[in-house]
Amino acid sequence: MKQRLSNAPSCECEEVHRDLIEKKRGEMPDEETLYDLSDFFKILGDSTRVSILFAIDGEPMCVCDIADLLGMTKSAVSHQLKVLRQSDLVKYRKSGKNVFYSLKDDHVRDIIEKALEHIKE
Amino acid sequence: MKQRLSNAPSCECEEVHRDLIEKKRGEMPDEETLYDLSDFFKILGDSTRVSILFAIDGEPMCVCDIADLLGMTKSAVSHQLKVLRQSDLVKYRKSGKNVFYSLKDDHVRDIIEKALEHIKE
DNA sequence: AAAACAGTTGAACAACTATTCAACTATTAA
DNA sequence: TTAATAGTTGAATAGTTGTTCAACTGTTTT
Repeated sequence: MKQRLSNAPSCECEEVHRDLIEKKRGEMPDEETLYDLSDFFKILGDSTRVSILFAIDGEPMCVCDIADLLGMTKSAVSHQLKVLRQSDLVKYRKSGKNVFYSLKDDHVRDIIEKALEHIKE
Repeated sequence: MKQRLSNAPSCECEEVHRDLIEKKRGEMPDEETLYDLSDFFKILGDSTRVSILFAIDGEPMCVCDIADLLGMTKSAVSHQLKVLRQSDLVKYRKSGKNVFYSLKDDHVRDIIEKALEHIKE
């Protein structure tokens, strides 16, 4: 776990712009929001997970097919699906021996779309 | 570096839904786009970097003040600013001994805003 | 010129994480 | 009930990454 701000080392600067810093401090989101936000982006910061999200967009897919599509083992895919489940980005439906995964909502799709626009300059 | 899909191990499944997989394969973004996308999210997937982006939003800030605001050393902040510079998310202006950083454009702000909405359910 | 300060940088270290492997559960087919 | 298949899981490992530390550059002040 990363060190929280509370017991972090302090800046060794001599002359800081006190007024600006205090103004900015008032405008910053609270610490927990910052961690939630970066944790959310951390989930999307892995090509396997992003690929899985694209794969299950539209029509749901079972683990086996996702693994085949991405050229990975079921185990590796299942581990990442667990991460996506825990962060509430996907839902699943069991059907016999298969488990079909799909996107939980459109929110994530929107964010990925916006990011796609961004990286295409 | 993460293993690319090309020489990745294949799924050990027996019965896969060939038609669905091929349809999905046609709809997937190309491999490079997937890596660019996850690399972009990786940048935002760190609370220090997200905090810096919030800090320099609106009015630019110098490294010293950012460090003081976040309770970190100048070195740690500078290292992360380098990452943000390299991924083209921030710009800077030198003024005497100080270097003032600011957001490069509004695109990133939009994405962060959308993500904020998402995590607040 | 020398001292002081803001900022940068490379190396090292510690913490984290994605994949592999093997073992496991659960469902279906024989 | 036995064999086969889909999926999950924990431990181990290899690769990645954020912070620290020390040394450095460049600018300003004395």
